[in-house]
Amino acid sequence: MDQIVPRTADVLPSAPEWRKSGPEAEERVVRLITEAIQQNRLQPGDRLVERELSDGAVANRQAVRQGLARLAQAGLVVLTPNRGATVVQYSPETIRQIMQARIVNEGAALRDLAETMDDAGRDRLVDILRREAAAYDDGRVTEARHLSRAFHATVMELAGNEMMTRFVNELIACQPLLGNSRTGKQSSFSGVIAHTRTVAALLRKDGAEAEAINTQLLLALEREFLREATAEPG
Amino acid sequence: MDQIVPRTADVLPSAPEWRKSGPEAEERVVRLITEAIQQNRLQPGDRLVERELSDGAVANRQAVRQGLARLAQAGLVVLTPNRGATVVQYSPETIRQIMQARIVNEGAALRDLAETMDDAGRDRLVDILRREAAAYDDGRVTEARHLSRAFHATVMELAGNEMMTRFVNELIACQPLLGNSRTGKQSSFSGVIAHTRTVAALLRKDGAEAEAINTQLLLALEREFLREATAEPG
DNA sequence: AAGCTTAAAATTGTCGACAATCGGAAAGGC
DNA sequence: GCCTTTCCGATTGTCGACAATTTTAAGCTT
Repeated sequence: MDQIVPRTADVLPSAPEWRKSGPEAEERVVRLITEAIQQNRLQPGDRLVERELSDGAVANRQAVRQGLARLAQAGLVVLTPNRGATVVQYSPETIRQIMQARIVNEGAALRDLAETMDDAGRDRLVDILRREAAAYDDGRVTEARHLSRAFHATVMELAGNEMMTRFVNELIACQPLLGNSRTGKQSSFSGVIAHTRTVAALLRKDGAEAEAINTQLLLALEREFLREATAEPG
Repeated sequence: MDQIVPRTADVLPSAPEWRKSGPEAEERVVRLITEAIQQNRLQPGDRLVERELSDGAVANRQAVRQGLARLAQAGLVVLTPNRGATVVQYSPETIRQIMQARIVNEGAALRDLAETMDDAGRDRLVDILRREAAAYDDGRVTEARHLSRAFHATVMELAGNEMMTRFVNELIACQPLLGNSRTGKQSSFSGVIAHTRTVAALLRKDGAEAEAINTQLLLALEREFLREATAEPG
């Protein structure tokens, strides 16, 4: 059984831990592209060529194809027949619709959560909030933004409705494509303030207030995105 | 250029209109399986074997695979590695979550629609409503159910938020997997009544009332599904 | 020089064969 | 007689090569 071609990926220590195939590979493709979008390394309109991805990246072409299909269904890329995948470009109307959908679903989650949140949930939110504030104070804007998204995602998860959680997570995932939030520092600041007040409202079991704060925050974000989208329509 | 193997699908008149490949083929797989589920020809737990689908059905194996992947992402089938696809079996908790998500999103849509609906939209809803009532009167339960789903889908579409429309459509699509509604006739009847009252409320621009009616309808449906799910858990 | 036609390069889409994996059935041991 | 182990059939997952399509670029005509 010791042999010349020793099932490469299993034996060689220099070989990477991950395989180039399987459901994991598809997942990796999705994650890498998503991260690239979140870091603005991929801009709206950029083409995603299968061969480049399967070469330079971490999977074979089939896994890349499946990953792109999933991203298309999630709405992060658009897949035109015989033309391949490109990063989506949202219209102002779509931006409004995305934020409205978040307002509705996160609002419902906050109302539920005000009644049902336990100490463990509170601790998780407070922890994220503290790290978000720290990242903001240290000027780590990217990390602050990431933690802000984690805050909203955690609210959904704690509310316990997996369907709505999945939906909102999709909406959050395409947030980096809505705009850079050039005024990053300021918007992060509003985020920290709003999240703090949201947690306070939740602890008072004041679901309506938590929802109202979150709605105002999302509307402010929407205004920023719309300003960017109309200012630089290229 | 006239030859022995004449690009089969293009020339032969006996050949089917559709090709066995392409994005259309994948779409066809999704549609056929969805319809089979809606007609209870596929029950929760049934296995979906790729070869059987690509043989008896209308696409090559690759299209079948992609179609199954999409159905899995939509939540209609579950895809276990190396085991293939099976029709999902929802837990009572998941049933609650699905209906709650519909209540939230359809409610928001109805509130918007009360303000913005024009005559064309009214006509579309009334038309569906009339056909639904006719189907119920004639005892065509399956068609009545289909039109009931169309009513809810059309409400979302008229409200104009594509994101929420897509989400609710997914939730509606898995309704046949929640239960048969053995009391089909009666639940269809409640549906017709509730939809009629919903349209009436919309025409009065009473969004809150429309939402309330719809919520009660969905909660009644949820109770039915839960009764079935707990009664016959096999 | 501008515009059209045609060829070639790049990219996606498709197919069949093979490899890996799982479930169950048969054989063997206690 | 029951449990464990091994093998086999069935099914999914993977890969490379080829076909179809689109885009790019050059060449030719006007």
